[in-house]
Amino acid sequence: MDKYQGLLKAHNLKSTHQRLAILKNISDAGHIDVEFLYSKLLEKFSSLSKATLYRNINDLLASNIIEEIKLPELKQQYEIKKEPHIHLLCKNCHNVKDINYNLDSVYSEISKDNKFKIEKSFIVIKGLCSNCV
Amino acid sequence: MDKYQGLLKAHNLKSTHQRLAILKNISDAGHIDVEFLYSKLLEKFSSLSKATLYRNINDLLASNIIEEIKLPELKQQYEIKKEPHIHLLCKNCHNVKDINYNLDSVYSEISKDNKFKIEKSFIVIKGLCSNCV
DNA sequence: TCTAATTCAGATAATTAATATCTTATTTAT
DNA sequence: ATAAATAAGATATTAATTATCTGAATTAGA
Repeated sequence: MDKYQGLLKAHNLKSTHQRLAILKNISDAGHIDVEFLYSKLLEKFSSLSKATLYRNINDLLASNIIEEIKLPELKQQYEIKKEPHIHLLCKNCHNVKDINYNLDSVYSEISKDNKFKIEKSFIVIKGLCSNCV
Repeated sequence: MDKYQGLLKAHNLKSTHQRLAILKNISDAGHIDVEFLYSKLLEKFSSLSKATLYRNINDLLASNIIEEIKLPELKQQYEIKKEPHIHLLCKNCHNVKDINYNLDSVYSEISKDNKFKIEKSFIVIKGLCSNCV
């Protein structure tokens, strides 16, 4: 059974070929925007309607299977929902690397200083990756 | 002399009433999206064209007088360019507070661990502000 | 399996957002 | 005050996203 079929079923979404291909492509890319995702999908489903893609993106977002990532100067990106992480964005090759880094002490200090109840953080660090230095 | 006239002049941009009003409204709001900015501007310039607003936003971005901020689940926001800072976004009232916090040691560690040359970071922390707890 | 109910895909059409073009008006340096 | 340069407004155009409708695919149950 395909890796995503159970996930779709758990959210009462039918496992259509289109949906599975959308998830596979997002997963393979790590991060992807609508335009590029559409071009990849057309390779397999030459008749795929853009409306179908947008509809599915919205359905998958609503089910929290994927999430929107806003990266500076880039179009809206989508990724499979995973644990919170920091994005390292290379300004040259536009590759995005996900890293984990414990910021609990930072958060607790910020929370205390500003009387702000932290729920989630979005961190993008822009610069040059090792390949592009 | 208006506070922004010198800035515009330094970038060879004429100080039109529209431009000054755009800067004033962005500054007053702290962060603002195109739609709300347009509605605010219409109060003063009832005939302002949306094309003028978009054109000016792009001109001001190109001159680095304002910058784009991408906040999760919200439309593209604009703010007057200032020192790097962390955004605290309240998920309830959508207010955004700017804070400063020194993350140099975090950055140097991330940079070393990932062989990544850091240029700039974008940090948004979502949660509940003191008014909305 | 076969069938029926449900949901989805594809094809438009319709919105909405953003940009380009053109003419008139405003700004600014002299 | 005037002339050159640039910007504003109006409009058209393009791009992005969503809505609607009908036929097709999926899935649960017999």
